[in-house]
Amino acid sequence: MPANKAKRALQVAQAIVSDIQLNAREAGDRLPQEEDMLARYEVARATLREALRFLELQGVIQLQLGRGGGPVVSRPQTRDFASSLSLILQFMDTDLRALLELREAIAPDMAARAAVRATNADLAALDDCYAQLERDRETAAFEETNRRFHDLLGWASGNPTFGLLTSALHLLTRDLAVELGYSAQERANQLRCLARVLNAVRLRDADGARRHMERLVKGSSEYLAARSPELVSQKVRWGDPG
Amino acid sequence: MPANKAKRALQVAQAIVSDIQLNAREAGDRLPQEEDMLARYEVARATLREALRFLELQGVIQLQLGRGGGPVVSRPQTRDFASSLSLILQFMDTDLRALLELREAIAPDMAARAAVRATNADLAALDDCYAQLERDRETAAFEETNRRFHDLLGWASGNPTFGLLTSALHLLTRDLAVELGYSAQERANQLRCLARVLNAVRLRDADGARRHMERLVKGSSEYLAARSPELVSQKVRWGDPG
DNA sequence: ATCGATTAATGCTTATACGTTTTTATGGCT
DNA sequence: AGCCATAAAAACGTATAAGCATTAATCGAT
Repeated sequence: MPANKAKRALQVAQAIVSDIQLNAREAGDRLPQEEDMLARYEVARATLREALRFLELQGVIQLQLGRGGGPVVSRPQTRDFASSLSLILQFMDTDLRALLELREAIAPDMAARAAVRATNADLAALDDCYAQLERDRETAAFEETNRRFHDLLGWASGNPTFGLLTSALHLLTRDLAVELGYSAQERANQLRCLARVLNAVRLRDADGARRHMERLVKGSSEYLAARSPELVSQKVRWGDPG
Repeated sequence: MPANKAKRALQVAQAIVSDIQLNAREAGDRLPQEEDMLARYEVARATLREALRFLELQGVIQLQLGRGGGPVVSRPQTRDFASSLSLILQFMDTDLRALLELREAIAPDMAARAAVRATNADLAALDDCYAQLERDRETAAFEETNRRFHDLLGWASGNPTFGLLTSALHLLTRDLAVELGYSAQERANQLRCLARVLNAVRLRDADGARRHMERLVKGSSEYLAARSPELVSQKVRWGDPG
């Protein structure tokens, strides 16, 4: 197999990932130390280290220094995924407008799924976040809390892809749109919509959640496009994600 | 500082990307070889290799072996993005059902955008692909041509995120669903829907394209779920694409 | 002119030595 | 006995060099 023959380090990386899954390692668990892995995978130390550092970049493990240190299982975070996403989008000359369109596409369905699947814990977290959002309605923290609400809703949808994409989009847009906040009127408008979405979710009304969310994100996009055309034309750039 | 040192490879990777963009390197251009880069970025060999390996996985460069080889500028392809996506989704225990739900969410909007923005070249390609699909209606190539049609529609939407996600989802599902094809009846049904979508796109009827596409993907998901519940419960696994 | 063998350039892997960081143990001083 | 400082050990981190494997370019014979 020519495809498999190349890149021994990557093979080792995949083997380590398989091992993590097979042994059901949780985040925080310690993996065998380098010396044991050397014997296990029968490679040189430099090769093993390349595999480990590669996995570290991907967020699969963390490498702890010093005595008693070693590779520790981590969990790939949204940040790592967002980094990959922004890199490829940069090469495709993607602008903020495209990201907003994607959000328009997924947010309504996401809300509908959340209405069906949100757990009580999810609902409590959403309630808390909404209350916080009302307290932040006139502070600089509004945008951040707003993003957090959408993130929570994404993870409450019971579909990891929604939560992942929503969080990733927020990470990408945060760097671009940091200088521009919503007006007081727009904030009030968004709060109203969010309240309706939250209420629909609480009532397990999937259709209502979808409709109100659709209205919300569409309005948000139109607001940003009208307020600052050059902002939504900004190109995504791969920045230091962490 | 160990924390800063850990990100050194990413800094180098960013520097290389900046260099590519600043010098307007095209795909196929050769970058300086390892020895020169070592002097230029003043890092250890392992660090540089880590940066190169990272960029290789992201598809920014290709590492060619042998004489006249070295780092060559490439263009990030969907395959590379799909690899990152599958890695993180594996750790989130994502199953095929979640991927289908995501497709349900984005495909209708994607079709609507394509109806507005598709160029004549896009339309011609879609026509060709549809004709091919009718010829393939009773062969094993149907599924693949079907995927290609959706890919084309994604790129015709004028929004790279739609094309990217659609193609990535196809790469992820291809490995899982390879053993299960559509029935003749389901194929006929999908062909009918696709014809309606294509027609709406041709007429610049965004709403019609959205509705017909919604019907199509919803039907497809229901068909798969009914036909093979254990299939849609299969978990995404990293390591297939690449 | 073409095809095959040779050669050279390059990345890949291994091997070894030394440096750094953290924990642990020791030991002398109060 | 208790406590702080210093040394040792255990692990990862960095650096360098050498040989291996792979492939493109080159050369030569037919």
